[in-house]
Amino acid sequence: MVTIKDVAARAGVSLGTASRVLSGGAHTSADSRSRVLAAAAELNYIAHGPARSLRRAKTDVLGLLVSDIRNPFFSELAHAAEREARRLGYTVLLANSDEDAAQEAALLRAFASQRIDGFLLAPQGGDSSALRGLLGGGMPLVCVDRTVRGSEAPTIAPDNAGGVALVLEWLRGRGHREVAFVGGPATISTGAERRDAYLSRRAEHGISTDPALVDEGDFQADSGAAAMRRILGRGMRPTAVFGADGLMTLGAVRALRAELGDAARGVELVSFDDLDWFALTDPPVSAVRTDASTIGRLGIAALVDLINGRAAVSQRVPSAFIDRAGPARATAPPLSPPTRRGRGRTPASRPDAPR
Amino acid sequence: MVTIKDVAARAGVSLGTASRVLSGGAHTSADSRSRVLAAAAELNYIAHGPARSLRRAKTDVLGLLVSDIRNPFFSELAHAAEREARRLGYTVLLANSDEDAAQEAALLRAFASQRIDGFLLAPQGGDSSALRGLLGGGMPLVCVDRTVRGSEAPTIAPDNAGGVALVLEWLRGRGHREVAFVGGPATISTGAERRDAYLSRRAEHGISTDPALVDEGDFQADSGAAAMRRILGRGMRPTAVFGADGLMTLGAVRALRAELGDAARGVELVSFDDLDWFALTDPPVSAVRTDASTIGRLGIAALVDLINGRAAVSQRVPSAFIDRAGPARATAPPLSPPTRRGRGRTPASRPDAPR
DNA sequence: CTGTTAGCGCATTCAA
DNA sequence: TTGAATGCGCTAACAG
Repeated sequence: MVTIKDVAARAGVSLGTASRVLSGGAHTSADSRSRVLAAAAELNYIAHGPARSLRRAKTDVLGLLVSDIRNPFFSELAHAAEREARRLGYTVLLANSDEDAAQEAALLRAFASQRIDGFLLAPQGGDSSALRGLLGGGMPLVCVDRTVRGSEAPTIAPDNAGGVALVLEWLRGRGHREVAFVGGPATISTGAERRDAYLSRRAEHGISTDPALVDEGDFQADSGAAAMRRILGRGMRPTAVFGADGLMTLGAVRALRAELGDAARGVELVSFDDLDWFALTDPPVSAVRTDASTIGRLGIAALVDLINGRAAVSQRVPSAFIDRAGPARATAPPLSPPTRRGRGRTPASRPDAPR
Repeated sequence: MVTIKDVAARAGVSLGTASRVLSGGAHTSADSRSRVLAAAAELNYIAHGPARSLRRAKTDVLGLLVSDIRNPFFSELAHAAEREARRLGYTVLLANSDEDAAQEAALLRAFASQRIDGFLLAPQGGDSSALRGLLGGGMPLVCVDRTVRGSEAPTIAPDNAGGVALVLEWLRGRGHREVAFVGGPATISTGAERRDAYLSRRAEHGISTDPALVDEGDFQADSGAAAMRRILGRGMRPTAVFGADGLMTLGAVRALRAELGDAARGVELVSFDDLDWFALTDPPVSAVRTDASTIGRLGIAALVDLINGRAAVSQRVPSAFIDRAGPARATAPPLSPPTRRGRGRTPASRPDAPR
């Protein structure tokens, strides 16, 4: 392996001069500069990162700890974060916690061991004592997508309440009263905030407050399907289903199809988080879209601010509603709804569509 | 920051003894062992990775360079790779080349600079001179999903020819003669192998060899849509469309919907690579499924073998066909096909369904 | 502007 | 089994 010593020798300068040219950027004569650069190129010199890190007490590596890189929301976030990090001169160490507190703690240790300069975390909902340990050690941290209780870490998260408000307006606009809610885990801030916003305000929008219409999963598709099946199993026959994230919606759609067959086409769908294929199903899935890229990009930017001693502020990223529903359906939902008390859902009675 | 020196002092032993206990695993008395361990725990000592790397000439970090982490195939692969790597005591450095040769080269340099122990690469199709430089430097490499010309790196890739054969059998079983092929870039091995296997054998399966039915994109959804539009723009009215990967199929479906409207429902769909939602569209998308997790896991296993001086062998991972089509459709494709010469597609004439 | 030198934290060698 | 000493490759402080 070629070291900076080899480069210096070949360029006929001292080790110190070579170092200054190669990384110091400091005062060096044009002559030695060009000779060092030439020597480095000829020898195909690549600096030894760990050695440099040891000396400089920084690594130019950032960590990204997400709960599941397979979740399209997080893979989009990761893509944007990696891109932004690279733009700012950092590389990214990736890890999946799989929503497990112990695993999260172990990975945090691995990050700490690598002496990364800071990290982005989408925290799981459980025990965060390991996190506190790290922060005690002074490692810069920015939370993304989710907040963590009892931490002042800057957080870039979706505007969950605002997004839910858009969904509620849309539901009212379409005349839905019997709406099933397939929520996420209450231990995770996105799960709790979306559920609370929805439950506390659905009555204002003319939506039934029957608790049997509400169930939750763990933000994995299978659990969304199970939650939907439980709702149907209680005899509920909603005219619309609201999924608390893309994967919960995916699961709900699968369960609807499996349980109701063709009648599933009579159930309108709306999701918090948008997925690639939501326009392609029948009926299509409308969605509140929060740009995961933006969260990833802003997260890295905030983290780098933090690392450089600048202030980093928490932000809520606003959402946009994507209305994929056509005109209100002429055909009423085909199944007799046990809990339904009235109708309010004909083209004539349809209020103004939301923006 | 607490160093091993602090631990040694607290345990009342020398630095060397502490080191032996903490990582050497070598001969130490039970007494000093327990005291060192206790001191380390009390001080919350976490070894300095870069310093250790500098001394040991290894980092316990593996690189993973994919073309796009947002592609579900690669995010599944990455998830499995990260998991397997962690199981084997490694952490994973992630990077996206975005299918760009220059970016791939830059990231390879970044990997080399970090002195990672080896890396998994899903190579882009273009210039691979940077790669050769690295391999000259002796860095262990395993290719995943795609092969790279002129390299003997072990490769874990799908059995593209075998997968295409399954698709061809299915197409024949459904009686399709006019089949559009939305291929991937010929510069990438998966694009070339799938296309070659399909083009060279489609005639045997009774499929039209009209070149106007074939077009290609770059494995991003938008390019798949554009390719599909070009095929339709040439007046082709296929009864089935075969997409060379999940995202090409996604693009093709979008273009079919946009261009043909309801008539798009008359076109059957089949994809190389399976996506979450393929069962939910109308008609559903059948697919050849190659398990990306398996590729990721085997890739890491092969890489670790290589690092440890064991032999690593290339493998082709077999695919399974997922037939989501119902009984053959009663309604013929609704548009008059300019190039069609005969029919072969009524329920009566339908040959045996494939397995 | 440049050469020399001292360590960053750790694993490992060599003596004891 | 253990302590002391060495150096991995590099940057930064210092002296010239």
